[in-house]
Amino acid sequence: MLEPHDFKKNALLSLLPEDDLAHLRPHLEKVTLTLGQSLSESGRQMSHVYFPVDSIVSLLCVMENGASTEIAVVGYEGIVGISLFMGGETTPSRAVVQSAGYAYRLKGQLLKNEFYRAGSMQRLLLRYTQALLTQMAQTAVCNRHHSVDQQLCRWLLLSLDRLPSDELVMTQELIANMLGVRREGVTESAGKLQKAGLISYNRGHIKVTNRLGLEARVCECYAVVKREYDRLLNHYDVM
Amino acid sequence: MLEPHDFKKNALLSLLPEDDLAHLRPHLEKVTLTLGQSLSESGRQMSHVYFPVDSIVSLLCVMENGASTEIAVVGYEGIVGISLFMGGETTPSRAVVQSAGYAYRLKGQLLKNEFYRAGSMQRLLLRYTQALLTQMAQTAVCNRHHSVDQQLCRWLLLSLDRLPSDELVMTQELIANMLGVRREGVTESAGKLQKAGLISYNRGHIKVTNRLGLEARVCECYAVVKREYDRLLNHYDVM
DNA sequence: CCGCTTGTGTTCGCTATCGCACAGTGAGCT
DNA sequence: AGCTCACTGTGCGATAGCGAACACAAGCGG
Repeated sequence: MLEPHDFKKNALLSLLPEDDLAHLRPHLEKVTLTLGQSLSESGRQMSHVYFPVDSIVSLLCVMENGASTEIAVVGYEGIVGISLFMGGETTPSRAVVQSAGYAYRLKGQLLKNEFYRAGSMQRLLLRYTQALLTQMAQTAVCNRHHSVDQQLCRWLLLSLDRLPSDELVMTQELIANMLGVRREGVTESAGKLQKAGLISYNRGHIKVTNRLGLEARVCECYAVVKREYDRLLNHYDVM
Repeated sequence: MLEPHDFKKNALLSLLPEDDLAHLRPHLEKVTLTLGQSLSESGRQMSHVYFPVDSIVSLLCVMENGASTEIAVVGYEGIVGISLFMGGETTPSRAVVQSAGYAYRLKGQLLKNEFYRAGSMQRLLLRYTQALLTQMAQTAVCNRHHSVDQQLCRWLLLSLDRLPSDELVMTQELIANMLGVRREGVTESAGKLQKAGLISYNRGHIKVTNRLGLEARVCECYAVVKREYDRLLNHYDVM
């Protein structure tokens, strides 16, 4: 079991001043998220919002023919369920657990109450939303202009940044679904990375052995997103 | 010259209750936006926000090598400059006028003041932002999975929805920049549409002659976005 | 230990799109 | 009227990614 105040491992909760946190603390509920679990279905209202701790959640756009693409990824730095406070209540996208782990959840109504107090929580969540927006925008560009190789690097780095270890539990098939490409394309790209000694993988387990090497290969999209998250959240000035 | 209260042709301003509007009305300034004009540069703070009336603004992600992709489009239904109230102040993307026309602008600080009163304006802008988010997400998917043909249809319909007439002043070269594809690709796709009798174009002027035909060819992305805008804004229930 | 399921590697032909080069052609300017 | 330049059409070869098919291999349950 993890120590108390574990929820501060979520960046948003940790950035919140004590006073504001006090309203929420009694209602934060620790839950386990399992690989593949869906936190939000297209068009369905969420009962809770989730603050991941060591889990990762993918936001996916699923099309009529079943093809999907990840439009953003949420980890310890964020929250799943922004449509609740944004006012739309639902979104057309799905939220699926991409890496199992813990998260804290909170009843949607409680989050809304806190949000509409128009205090620190509101400002924080809006800045986070803007960061998420940047991630989506950059994903759109990356989908258009960059090779599967580069996108795989971006995806690995984005995941790595949200994980406590350097190992991902993830099959090539699933990565392909996220990136919206063929599984064979991922096999090929991952093969290149392995040959180059940057990663080693093995039936659903990918270990990054040379992070700098990945950073050297990745397209600019990764850095743009990372810089924006840093700017908007790490340098967050409470009030 | 357009009639007074012209600014109500912007959906956001028109949805605002009179009381709230009263704060802003004296400060709304009508401006002309010219084709290609930039309203916002990457990383630069905007002095004003813009509420388009009959103009269209594209939000573009520009990469280091100069290649670009449109990530969303804003017309009479929206506002340019969401980063001001979202708290980030800047974005990594550019906002470029895609179709000349009028807009009302408002000093950034005034908008922020109104936003942080946490009244109707805030709720409205947040719902709009969520709609914008959906547009970006769907653009990302569309970039990944759909053909240039389909994307051109989507782009034409999105533009058409924001224009008072059925004619766009737009070269194939510019459309290519928006979609992030080659100019030749647009020439070819546009040729098909013309042959099919859906559009007729002529040196920078595109006229849509059969809108239903476009809707029959477009991918689902258009409908998803449109439905979400309708849901979030047209059915907007003030408070 | 066997056999099944799941994950990975590889091949082949196909298509959309790219990058480039160059040829028309219309609109507006002088 | 004639020029010029921006816009459009077209035709290459090159290539990345697709779709389908199949072989292999590793872990798992019985």
